[in-house]
Amino acid sequence: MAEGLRERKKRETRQRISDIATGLFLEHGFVTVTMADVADAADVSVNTVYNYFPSKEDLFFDRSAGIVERLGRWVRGRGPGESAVAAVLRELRAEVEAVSPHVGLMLGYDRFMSVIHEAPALRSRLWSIQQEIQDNLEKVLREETGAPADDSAPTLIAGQINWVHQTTMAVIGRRMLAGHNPDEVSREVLLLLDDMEGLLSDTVLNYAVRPSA
Amino acid sequence: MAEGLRERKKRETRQRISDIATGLFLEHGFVTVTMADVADAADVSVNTVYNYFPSKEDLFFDRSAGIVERLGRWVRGRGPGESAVAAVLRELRAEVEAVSPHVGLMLGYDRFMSVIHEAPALRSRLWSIQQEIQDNLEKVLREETGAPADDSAPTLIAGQINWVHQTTMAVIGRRMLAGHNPDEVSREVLLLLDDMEGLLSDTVLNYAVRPSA
DNA sequence: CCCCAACTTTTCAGAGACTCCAATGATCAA
DNA sequence: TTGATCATTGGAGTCTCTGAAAAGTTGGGG
Repeated sequence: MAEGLRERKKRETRQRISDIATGLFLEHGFVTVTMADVADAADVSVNTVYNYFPSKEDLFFDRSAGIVERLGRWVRGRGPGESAVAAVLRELRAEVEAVSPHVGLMLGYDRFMSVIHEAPALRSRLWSIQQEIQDNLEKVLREETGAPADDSAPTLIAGQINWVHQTTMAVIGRRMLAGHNPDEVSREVLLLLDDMEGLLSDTVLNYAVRPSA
Repeated sequence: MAEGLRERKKRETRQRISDIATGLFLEHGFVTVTMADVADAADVSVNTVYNYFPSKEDLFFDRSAGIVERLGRWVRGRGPGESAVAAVLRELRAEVEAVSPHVGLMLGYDRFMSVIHEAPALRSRLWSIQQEIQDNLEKVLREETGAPADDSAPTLIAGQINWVHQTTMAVIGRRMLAGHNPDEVSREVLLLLDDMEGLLSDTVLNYAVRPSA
């Protein structure tokens, strides 16, 4: 391996730019902070910023990398006798109950949400990420079940699971934005998860059950 | 009433700009056509285009105005003894069976989809519209059921109905983009609608049933 | 130790979306 | 006809993002 000096410096500059940028965004909002501001604050040229981040939105969402594979990962990790939806509900409940920052249950998340809320470009990007999550999930479902390409079930089930995940995250975002504290929101969302499970049909609840052998 | 000359001319210029723009977009794609191109072709200044359309994306999606209220309208128009989801499914089946342009079942829709497909800005705007549809639907559900503000049921049901609508439109878009003809896609999608109805729980299927007089 | 090749960063130039403002000219109401 | 309203226009300017070329840095081979 032996990571060279060059590699390390690259990683460091990238990280520095990202950190400084999110700092500026959280303090002043997304639109008011220009790429030139970020570059100046990071003591780097504008094009260097663009060298690491394809767009201003990417700069903002750099922290949330790895979210795209989350649902797929949870489904792949389902236990014996457990269905795809059951696994997602279980993981989601665990995160919510633990008041985990991974689902936005943390102090200061309201500021994060507020910046997104008032910047259309960021909301768009957020939906684009959610779309990626669902596409990734559908792919995983096809792999796990070995469904033929013309079978629409994986598409539909992925949509249902995505509904659970998306509304959970949306409600958390809204409640945090409204100024409630993480513990309170955690309790509310646990009830919400029960409601959502109650609205799922048995077919959905039993899709892609892992054999218990 | 008596619409004055000024009003008429305004409407005409707006329409002319929109028509010419969509023509250019369909022929050359979204990114390659600049606002200056549109303005030139419409024999108007760039600022006049911005006077009517706040952004380039609005110019493209001008035709699809009225889509936002569609689901809400369908739910409001449900018959006696019919639930919200049932009404949406009925209307959707009618449109699909009639091979209606309202749901994209028409010659040339593949070109439209293709332009959207290769322009991230347009895909973002499409998601933003879908979000508006769901928000509008949730509002209608609250009005129709008189549910208190802290009741999460309208949110959840709106999400389920939106799932039906959105996957329907997405599948139509994908199939048309893949080059299939409208009649063929119509038949496929009718089967898909049956599948989706089968995945809905009874609670969802019976939400907001209109009393039979 | 030095030099070369590869890579990174910077500088420079520019396209294009979008905004703000002041000026112009057509339409309207009286 | 006159004065007010409003669509339209041109121009200057900001900001995101792209591309090419110049300048600087780093690692390896002689």
